[in-house]
Amino acid sequence: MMNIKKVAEFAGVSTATVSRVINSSGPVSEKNRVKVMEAINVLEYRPNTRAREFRMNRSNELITILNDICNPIFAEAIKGMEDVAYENKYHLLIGNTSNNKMREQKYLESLKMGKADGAILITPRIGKKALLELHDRVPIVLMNDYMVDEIIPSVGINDYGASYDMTQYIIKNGHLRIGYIAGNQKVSIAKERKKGFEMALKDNKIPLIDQWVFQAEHTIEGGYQVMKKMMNMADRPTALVCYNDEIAIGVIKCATEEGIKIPEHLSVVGFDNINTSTIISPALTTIHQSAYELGRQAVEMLITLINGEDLKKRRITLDYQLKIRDTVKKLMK
Amino acid sequence: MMNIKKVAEFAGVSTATVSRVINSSGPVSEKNRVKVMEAINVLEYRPNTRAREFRMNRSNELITILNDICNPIFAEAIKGMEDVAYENKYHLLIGNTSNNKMREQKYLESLKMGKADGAILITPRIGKKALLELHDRVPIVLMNDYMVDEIIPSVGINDYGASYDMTQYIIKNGHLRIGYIAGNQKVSIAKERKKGFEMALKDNKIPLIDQWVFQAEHTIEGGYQVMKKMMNMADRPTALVCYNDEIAIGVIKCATEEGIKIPEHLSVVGFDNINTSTIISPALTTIHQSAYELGRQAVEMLITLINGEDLKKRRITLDYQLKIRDTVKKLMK
DNA sequence: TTGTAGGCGTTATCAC
DNA sequence: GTGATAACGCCTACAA
Repeated sequence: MMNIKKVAEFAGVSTATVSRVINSSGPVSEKNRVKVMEAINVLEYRPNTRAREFRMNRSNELITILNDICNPIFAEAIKGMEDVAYENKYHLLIGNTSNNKMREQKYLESLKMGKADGAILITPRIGKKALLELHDRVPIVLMNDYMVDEIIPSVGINDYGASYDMTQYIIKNGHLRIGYIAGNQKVSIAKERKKGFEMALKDNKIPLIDQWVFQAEHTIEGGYQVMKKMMNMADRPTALVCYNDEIAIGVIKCATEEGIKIPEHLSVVGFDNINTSTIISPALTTIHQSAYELGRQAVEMLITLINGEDLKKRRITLDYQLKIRDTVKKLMK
Repeated sequence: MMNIKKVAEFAGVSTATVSRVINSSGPVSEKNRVKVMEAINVLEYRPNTRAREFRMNRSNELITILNDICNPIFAEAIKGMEDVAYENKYHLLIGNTSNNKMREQKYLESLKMGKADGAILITPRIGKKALLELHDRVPIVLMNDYMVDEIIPSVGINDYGASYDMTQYIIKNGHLRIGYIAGNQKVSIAKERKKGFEMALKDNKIPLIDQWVFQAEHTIEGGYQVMKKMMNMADRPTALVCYNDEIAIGVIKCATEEGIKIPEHLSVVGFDNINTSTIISPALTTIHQSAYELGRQAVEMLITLINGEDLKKRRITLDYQLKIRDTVKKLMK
């Protein structure tokens, strides 16, 4: 195997000089620099990544631990992460948990063992205590989740506000009978979105009807099932706010099959603005957020942390946008 | 910093014994085993991943280099890869190139430097020569691409056959005026699919009309643009075979906007069976392939290679299925 | 500007 | 069953 020693011999210098040439880490005479470069070329020498990582005690790798890489919003976030990682000469590891707690634990464990220099955690299942302990050991940034006291750095949008605004928009369109399909309430953004919905109703003195508040898996199928159930109800809302676009799309799919016209018979809104939202018909009214940008910012924060620099903010909140399309009907008074 | 030496001291044994306990790599008396385990617990010792990787000269990491992680078909493939990697105690690195040649080169370079123990390459831009050279240095498996001589291991489906079958299906429905929207002809599966289309026409003695053969980006926008262009044509085909679902969806989107009814005025078919295909209306007739399974098999092959075992086959071809839905009209003779 | 040499934490060989 | 110890390849004081 080729190594720095052989290169040094070949070039007639010491390993220290070769190392200095490779890393531009110290003074080297032009003459020696050339000799070393030649030796490297002739011998086709490539520094051993693993020896380096070992010696420097850093892997130049980041890991993101998340539930489902196939969720388009996460896939986009990963793209953002990867772009910034690449720009900073980091590599990105994927820790896909498939919603499996055991698997998440394994990834967190290998993170603790120093597999990566830092991590982006998306909706982890671990408790606050364990999270804080992890935070003590290795740089982490939370995405789509945050600790109220902002101890652990995080990125996200104002989910509460966005949901509030969306509900407000529906109310302005004359709706008084509004239902909600919530996400998993263990996920903090799901809680926030639900709170935003509830608060908007409250501020407008519109009653919250318990039977019209559902919970669903964060998938098209999840929304489909809820709508199916709702078909059996004699008294239905005129509008339905959904935790995310997938759920909303499931609702629309089921409604269409059942002959319920959207938005004539039922208004539906989503959250996230995934690609499909513009493709279904009618096009879905939803909240746009840039998962890509969220991913970028998360890694930028993370690298700052790894470098031991100070964070300007421990919480980065990006903007969102109401995307008004065709799934909300304006009701006459 | 905690290390194996301190554990050994604490337990009153040698580092060799500690190592043997940790890795079950040799005989250890029960008494010593217990002492070592205790020491590990008390001292909260975790083996240093990087030292290990260095010593063993393997990273236990695989990398997949691909153009766009956000493409649902690739995201699914990655999920499959990650699952198998996880099952085999490997970690998966993502090398997203964003269609950037330079970036691809960088990833290939770090692969050569031993960053990962092996790689899954999806539609790389590198030539055959460079690919073979890479193949000599490090285990690789190709996905969605293959060398006709099967030197380099690969996974995929029979794209030629699938495209042929789909075209045949359209012909059986009475269509004689059939157009094609091709993908990037540098991508081998795009070539195969086009060939399948052409051969089906030929075998049925149906003329291939040059103006009806287009090329598009592999995106919704790409398909949209082609359809836009086709609107200006006086003489249009009655059916359009598309390289993939995204393109087909773009076509449908544009057609709908332009008042062209699908499939009444124009039949359209896709390829891949992405999620959205069942959501748009009308639901898209397409070819189903399991990208997830492709990803799984690719990594299984790769790990076999890394272990130095023999491959049963150098090319794995998975099945595909014609998904007949609502975008092809049966024409009366 | 250059070279010597120690050490990072682990595994694995070899002798006991 | 066990322990000393030599690698693995690199970087970086430190000395020259």
